[in-house]
Amino acid sequence: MHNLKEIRKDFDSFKKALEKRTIDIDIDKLKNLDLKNREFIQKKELLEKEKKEISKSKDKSLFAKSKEISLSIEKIDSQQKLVKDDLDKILSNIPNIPHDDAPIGKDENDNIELKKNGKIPKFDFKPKSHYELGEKLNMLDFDLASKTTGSRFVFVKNKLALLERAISNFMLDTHINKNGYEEISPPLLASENTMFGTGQLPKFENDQFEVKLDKENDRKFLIPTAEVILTNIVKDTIIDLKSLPLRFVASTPCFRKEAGSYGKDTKGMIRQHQFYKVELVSIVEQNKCLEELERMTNCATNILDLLELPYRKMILCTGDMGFSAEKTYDIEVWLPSENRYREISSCSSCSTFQANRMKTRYKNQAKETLYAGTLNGSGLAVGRTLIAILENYQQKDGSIIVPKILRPYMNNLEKISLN
RNA sequence: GGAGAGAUGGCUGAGUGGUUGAAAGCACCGGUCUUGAAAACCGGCAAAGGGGCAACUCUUUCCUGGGUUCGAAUCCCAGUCUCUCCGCCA
Repeated sequence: MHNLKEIRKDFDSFKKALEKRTIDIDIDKLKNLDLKNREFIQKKELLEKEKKEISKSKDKSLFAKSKEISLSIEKIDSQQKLVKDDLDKILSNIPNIPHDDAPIGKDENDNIELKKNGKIPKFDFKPKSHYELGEKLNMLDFDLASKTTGSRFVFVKNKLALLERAISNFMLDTHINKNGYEEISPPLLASENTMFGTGQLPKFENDQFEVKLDKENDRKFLIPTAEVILTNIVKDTIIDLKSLPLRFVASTPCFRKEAGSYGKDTKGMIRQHQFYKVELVSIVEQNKCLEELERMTNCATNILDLLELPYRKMILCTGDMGFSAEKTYDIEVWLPSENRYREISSCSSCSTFQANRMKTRYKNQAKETLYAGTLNGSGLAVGRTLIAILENYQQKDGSIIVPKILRPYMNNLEKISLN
């Protein structure tokens, strides 16, 4: 959410900045509402002051007048509230302003590759897809999932279940012990207000799974990413400067409706309604966002280096960034069966955008109250890491070599095969 | 599910109708003292919003929403959340 006070300084450049995202807002409407809102506030404050003075004077002859004033205040107040609601509604649907570092562009085709790492494996046979491999091993079962649950779910079984767990634990351990993140095991349900804080609501309600509770107006949602719940740890707080930066990591299931992606990635476990992800979240002083973004992205790519998986680092263009982000790096891992790179991590700085929504602040050395910077990144998506390992480490006979770094997490298992 | 207690500033906590935005303590910041630190002492320290180039100033806020009153942290009603006890259950 944007701070209206900041927008007010220069409405036109605000509008222009949003055009980078190919978003066109009715700036005159915004300007107008803001003006009206402030007019009402001024009127109201004038009357309130008058009323306050009467009550202080304790002059009985003025009591009737005070009563009258109360009525006019009420009237103005309800008008002002309508305008304010309108204003909030518009503001809460406007995405973050892209940072100048983000290349201008329309969609994913305009993203820019920054670097490539790792060796793309060469096969003397036609590499199989992860679902062919997994099904042949009897360790990925999509049919069973559609029987018990529906499409876009999967049963991971046996040694692949162990592998999934190993991936998750390895990533957690690395981020906790080497990268200084605090481990969190959070709730998987989030309140409406929490979902608003990180920007999932109100605009993206269709992507969220809402859980029915008995009470009508108490809405809960399955988290689409741990970002939601980890970032909101600092909702409604003024953080002690000394405790910054805060760094949290969690491995959680994530739930997404994937409403807009019918027919996309229908095969396999690339795009599921439920998947595990290790998520990194940082809360920092607002001027340290970009610095932290580099650090966080390195934490993510470091995992791929350790797993010896080939990847490339992309910077997202203005048109492809998420709602709350000012700057985003995507890490894409090589998938032999598709002969291309696929997203496995996305690291974003949200500047003070989420903090404004969550009311997360800190006091700097000069005692000014400032909104914090928030960042989030996958470190990494566990399901897709599993896919990448299956495909990149596959052997001709359909067995899978276990990456060295994971073996300690799997009773030193070196190879996953049928027997 | 049954019974009770509570919600006040960054934290602890006083305050039951009229300069109370709110005592006190802690924390924090600045200073004195000290070789340095601690202690002690002195001073400062809520947020949001409005007006103003600024100095500054005004309004709101004691869980939320209504109500009573000239006036509400304080009284009434509804709701939310938290805690304790009992029951049930992982």
